[in-house]
Amino acid sequence: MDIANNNKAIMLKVMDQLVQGHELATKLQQLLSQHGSGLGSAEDLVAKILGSYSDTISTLDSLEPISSSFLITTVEGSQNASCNNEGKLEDSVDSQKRLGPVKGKRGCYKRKKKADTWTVESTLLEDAFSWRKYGKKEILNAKFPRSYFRCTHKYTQGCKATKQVQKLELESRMFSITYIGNHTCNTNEITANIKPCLQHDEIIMDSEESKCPSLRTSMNEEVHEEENNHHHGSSTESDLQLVWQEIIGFDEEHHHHHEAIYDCGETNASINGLDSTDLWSWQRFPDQQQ
DNA sequence: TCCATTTGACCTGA
DNA sequence: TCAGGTCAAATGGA
Repeated sequence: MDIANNNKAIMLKVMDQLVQGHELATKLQQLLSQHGSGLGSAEDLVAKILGSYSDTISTLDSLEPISSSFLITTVEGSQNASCNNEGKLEDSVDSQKRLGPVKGKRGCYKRKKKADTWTVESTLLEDAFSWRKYGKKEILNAKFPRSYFRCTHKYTQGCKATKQVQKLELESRMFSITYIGNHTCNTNEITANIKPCLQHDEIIMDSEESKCPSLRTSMNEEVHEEENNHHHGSSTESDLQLVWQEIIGFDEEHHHHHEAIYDCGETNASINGLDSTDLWSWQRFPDQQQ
C-alpha cells in the first residue's frame, strides 16, 4: 500500500515537473517568436521540445487516470477565470459589457496563481503584444504604484494574458514587469506588423524558480546595447507612455522637474505604420539626475 | 461617437 | 482584517 502511494506521489511529482517544463518551453517559444527573425532553428528546437513534453505527459497520463485532473489544473495554472459562469469567461463577459452594467459583479474574479507567471526586470516596458490598462494600485511599502494591463484582445479573442508594471526605484530606469498567463490571441497578426524589439536589460525573475536560463543569457547579451536601442518600437507605446507619464507625475510630486532629462529629442517616429509620437521620451529616465 | 484611461468600489485570498 | 487584483462608471481625447 505504501509502495503504491509512494509511486503515486512520484508520478505526481514527475508530472508536475513535466508540466512545468512544458510551460517553460511554451513561454520560450512565445518569446522567440516575439524576437523574430534569425531564430528559426531555435523555434524548431523549441517545437520539438514541446512535442517531446506533450508525448511524455500524455503517456504518463494514460498510465495514471488521477493525473488527468492534475494536469489540467496545473497547465491552466494562472489562466484567470471569472468567478461566475465556470470558465465560459470571455463571451459572457463581453456580452455582459455590451448588454449593460451588471451590478454586484465588481471585483468578482479568481486570483491568479503563481504558475504561468514570470517577472522581468527591464528598462523597456514594451513587448510584441498590445496591452490595455485596466487598473492602477498603490502597493504597500512600494514607492511606486503598480499598473495593471490586460491583452487588448481579451474580449475579441479571449486572450487571458495580463501584465503588471511597477517601477522599481526612483533613481533607476528599471521596471518590474510581471506577465501572467500566456497569450491566446492571434500573435502572428500582431508580430507581423511589428519589428521585434530587443528587450535589453531584462532579467527574468520568475516567481517560482529561474525558469528560463537560456532566455536570461540572451537577454544579458543585449545589456551593453542599452543606450543604442532607441530605434525599436511596438504597438505598446501607448501603455508605455501611460506608465511613464504616471511615473513622471509621481516623481514630480516627490521631486522636482526633470523635463530636460526626459527630452531625448526623438519625437514623432513612425514605426511600421504605428503612430509613435513621443515614443522615446520615456526611455530617458532620470537616473542621472542630481 | 468610439475607444482608452482614470479611479473608486468591490471581492478574494492570505 | 486588509492588501492586492479586477470591475465598471466617469471622463477625456481623437
